[in-house]
Amino acid sequence: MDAQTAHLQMKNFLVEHKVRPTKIRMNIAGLLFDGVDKHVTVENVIDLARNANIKTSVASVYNTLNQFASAGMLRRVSIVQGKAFFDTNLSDHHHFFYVDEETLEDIPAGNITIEGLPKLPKGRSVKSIDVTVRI
Amino acid sequence: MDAQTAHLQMKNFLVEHKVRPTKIRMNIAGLLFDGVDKHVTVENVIDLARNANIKTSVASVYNTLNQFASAGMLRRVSIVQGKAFFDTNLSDHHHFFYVDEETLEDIPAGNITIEGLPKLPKGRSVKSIDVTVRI
DNA sequence: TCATAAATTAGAATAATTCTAAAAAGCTTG
DNA sequence: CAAGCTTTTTAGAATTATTCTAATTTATGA
Repeated sequence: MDAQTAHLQMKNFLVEHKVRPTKIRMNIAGLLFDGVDKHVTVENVIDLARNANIKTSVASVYNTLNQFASAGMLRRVSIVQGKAFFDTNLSDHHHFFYVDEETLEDIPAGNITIEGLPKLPKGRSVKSIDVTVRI
Repeated sequence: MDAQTAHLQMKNFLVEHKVRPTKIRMNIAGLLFDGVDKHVTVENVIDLARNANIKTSVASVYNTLNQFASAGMLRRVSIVQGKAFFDTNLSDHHHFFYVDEETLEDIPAGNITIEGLPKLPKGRSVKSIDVTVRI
């Protein structure tokens, strides 16, 4: 696949999620969605952008990551107190959390079964189930 | 049980956890460990203290909650981005998280079984498993 | 009780994040 | 493709949760 095709695919990915494919969004998406699952912080993305010579601002990185998360292109993971992780793996899965390093590793959901959940309160439905294994 | 006995029991509870039973620690412990499981934020505790006419400071509430958590008297729950919950329920359990209200409800671990966890990386052991059901 | 160590506190400092309002970029229509 | 309108981007200020600092108060042990 050539660069132009890749660019078009990325554009489609954003449009499919109802996010306008502006320049910085495309650039940040390019850093995140490269086929390798990632868990990034805002700081990570700022560093990635700097290394890739992408000129942007802290506010834009926050805006963009929040928009991607609302659009369902990223999953926000709140495990570390006061610092957000964004997970590029959209498939159903869980996490090992390495407490000393404060890093995450995916556990495919396929492997895991959870049984014995109690009945939900009336009028509620499960939005998601997060399993975090601290190691 | 009379007030004096309750006070002595609370003192023992702190001492058993190697926390010196000073005045504000005893006071804050009194607010938290009343036999009813709770999920509190720092703000909650400050309000509780104010209502109970307990004179203390924001810093002391942070200090005390952090100490209780390190001592294993409270469990810190990081689900909401940027705001810590402290859980007085020390027994093994999980949580419903009401996303709209940003509140927690316990799910006794007894009911739940998790199967299919992959092998841990070498040299690691499970410190805890947190299941959060967002509803 | 005195001396020493630990705890408490007010307020400053920090860190992550959001807000603001102005400039830039993108879109739409003639 | 230019004008006008909307959305995005941005720098810096503001906010929020939390930690730090250093002075005061409280607790402990001889």
